[in-house]
Amino acid sequence: METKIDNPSVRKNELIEATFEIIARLGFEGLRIRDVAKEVGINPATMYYYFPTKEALIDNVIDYVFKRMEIFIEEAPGTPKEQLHAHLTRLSRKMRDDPGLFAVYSEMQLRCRRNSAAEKFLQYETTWSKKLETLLYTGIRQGYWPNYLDPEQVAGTIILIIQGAGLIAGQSTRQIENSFNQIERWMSGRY
Amino acid sequence: METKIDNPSVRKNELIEATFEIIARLGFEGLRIRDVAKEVGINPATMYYYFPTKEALIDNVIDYVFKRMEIFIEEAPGTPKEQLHAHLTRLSRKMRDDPGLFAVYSEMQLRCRRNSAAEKFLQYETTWSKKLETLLYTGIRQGYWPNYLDPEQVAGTIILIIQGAGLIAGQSTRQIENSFNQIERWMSGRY
Amino acid sequence: METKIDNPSVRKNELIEATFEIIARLGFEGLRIRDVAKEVGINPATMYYYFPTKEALIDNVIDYVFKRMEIFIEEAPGTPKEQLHAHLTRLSRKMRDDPGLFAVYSEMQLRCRRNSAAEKFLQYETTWSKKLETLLYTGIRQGYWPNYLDPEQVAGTIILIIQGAGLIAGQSTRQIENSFNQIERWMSGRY
Amino acid sequence: METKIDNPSVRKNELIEATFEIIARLGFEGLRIRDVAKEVGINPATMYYYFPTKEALIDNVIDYVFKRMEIFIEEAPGTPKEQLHAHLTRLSRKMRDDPGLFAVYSEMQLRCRRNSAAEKFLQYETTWSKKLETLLYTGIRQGYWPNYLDPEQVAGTIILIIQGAGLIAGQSTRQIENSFNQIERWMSGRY
DNA sequence: GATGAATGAGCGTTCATTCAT
DNA sequence: TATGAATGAACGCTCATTCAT
Repeated sequence: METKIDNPSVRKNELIEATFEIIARLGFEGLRIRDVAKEVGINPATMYYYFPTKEALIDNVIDYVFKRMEIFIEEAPGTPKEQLHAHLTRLSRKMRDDPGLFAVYSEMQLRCRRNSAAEKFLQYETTWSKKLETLLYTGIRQGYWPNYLDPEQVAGTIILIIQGAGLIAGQSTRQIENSFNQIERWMSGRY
Repeated sequence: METKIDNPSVRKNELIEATFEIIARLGFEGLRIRDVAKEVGINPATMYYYFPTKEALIDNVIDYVFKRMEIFIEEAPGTPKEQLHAHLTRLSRKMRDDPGLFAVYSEMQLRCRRNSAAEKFLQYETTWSKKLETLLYTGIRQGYWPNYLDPEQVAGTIILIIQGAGLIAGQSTRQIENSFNQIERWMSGRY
Repeated sequence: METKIDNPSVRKNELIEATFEIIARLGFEGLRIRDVAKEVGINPATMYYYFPTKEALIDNVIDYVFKRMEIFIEEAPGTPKEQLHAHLTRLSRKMRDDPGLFAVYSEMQLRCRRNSAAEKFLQYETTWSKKLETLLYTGIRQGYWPNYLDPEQVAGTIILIIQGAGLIAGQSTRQIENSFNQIERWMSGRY
Repeated sequence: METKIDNPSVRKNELIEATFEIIARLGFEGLRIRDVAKEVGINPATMYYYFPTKEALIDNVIDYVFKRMEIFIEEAPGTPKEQLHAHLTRLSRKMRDDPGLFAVYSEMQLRCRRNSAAEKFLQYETTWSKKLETLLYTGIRQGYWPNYLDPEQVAGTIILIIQGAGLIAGQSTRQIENSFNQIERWMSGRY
């Protein structure tokens, strides 16, 4: 009676996306596997063929979130400064166009505190942070930013702002853009 | 078996605090009124003598959070610059010593998106933001900060950082302190 | 703080009336002693000073119902036939003006089946039935109704109709009046 | 532990019947879905697989009651007079043998006043009434009953008696039979 | 792969009732 | 008399999960 799916990973992805969508809308507080199944059009029991538990499903959403954020674009062209600018621009645009993504991101951030299973999330964040640090380090060495900047520290600040922005993504787009610009200007030693 | 309480508001506060504690530990996701009651040592039914619904209880936690954050200190002594510094220092110390407070704060921030009943939270935030803006405005006019700074915009950036910091309060204390310092330096036009 | 009531029976009656009113509106299914207390303006706990249990309160409503129905009017003037007519007329008028009374009456009738405590209700009914029987007996002996009528049987039929009417009191006033008239005509041997 | 049922409608019927039985015994006042489930031998949660709410379950009991009353017999053989007689005989026998049925019927009748959702009940009653009316109309036209009888009015009276009888079904079987006979006699113009 | 039917545990909430004051 | 504060038991209902088919 049910449309058979050739590639099981297709159905798996559907489930992950549906889960993501519900978390974006209702938070972990409002996540019910019933609703996930209904959204995909399958029986809740069927979900257990793809994921052993609700928690396992959520775990997969973590990967999905970081993939959807497209945060790690290696081979971006341009100078480090241009790359950072592109990164922040891309982020602020995403926050405007896909605010749910950042809602889920923030939900997960909070969940890290209490759910050890979500440490995968922290690994992603560390990777991201390191990438940013390297970019800053390179930029400073190449003279794009003043050399009194501490790459690690500045990277941390940038990430703090991004995360703060993520909390209100979709609500104060203008403020987020302004703050990103401001940081860039401050980094350059300009007001 | 039960312990009678002289002042009913005492019990009310106990309930609010217990609720706060559980949200800090488990998030809204893990908040159960049975656990709140158990923490306080009363029958779950008794809770309904003090609060008509779970949501009403949560509503009271909002007030509690902002009171506990001690964010609005009117007549603080010192120059605007010193006041801002005191504000940020106090916050970073609080984040270190009372990280749960910021976990709850962030949970609530996220909840605003979906629960219209929590708009009281947004009102608190607006008040906070306006206070900060006024402080910056005064400081700039009095020459404590360069006058090319836009108070509204900078206040927004500071709050963004604070909220981002709140998400990881208790986890990266050093980074948070550094970032607060950095912002202060940047505002002063120093590196 | 509370207005003291001089005569405790006044308060008792208030409670009984409030209970009656709620049963009329919501049935036994919807009777809550909380609501009774609120209607009277007292604390639910206070009710227990007047009645030891909810059931005891209900028990008192039985008396109230029969009193309010004013079914047993002895010294009515006129012939037995006129008395019966007056009785039925009074009832149909009451059904129109005070339908809740008959809702409660019917609720109680049903409750007799399952609650032995309500046998007081059955006693009232027996009394009523006997009265009616005597009236018919007298009327037949005096030639007001044909002597082939069996008083006991006809009294039973009349009460059946009245109780059936009580079930729909306030909903089909016209039908009830017609049926009462019809029975009277039939009894008289007229069509 | 659980007994799997082949036909899901079987279980559905079991639930409806168990609900019916409990209402018959305890009234709506005493209806608990936990008891219904226990009677059927399933987990209370399972009930919600078959009926979305308690109210929906009750709704199905309405259909069940009218089906069980077998009130609408279309092509019964015999003259209208014989049909009416058969109808009343069947009813009085049912009241004797299955008094709970009429207890539930009366409970529902009362519930109509307050629960708009139960208007399905009223529709059944209207249908019944109309059927009876038609039967009387035909019988009068064909000379089985005197033509001074008003079909609508007499049908109403009969239903009133039946409903009154239903209230005491199982308690006064003899009286009920007598009253039904009496009405039939009166209708025929005999004493 | 997929589902219908089932469940144990638990949820927010209500209720009649109690009792010290 | 009256009440504020409390409670055990239960209620309608939901949830993640299971399992035979």
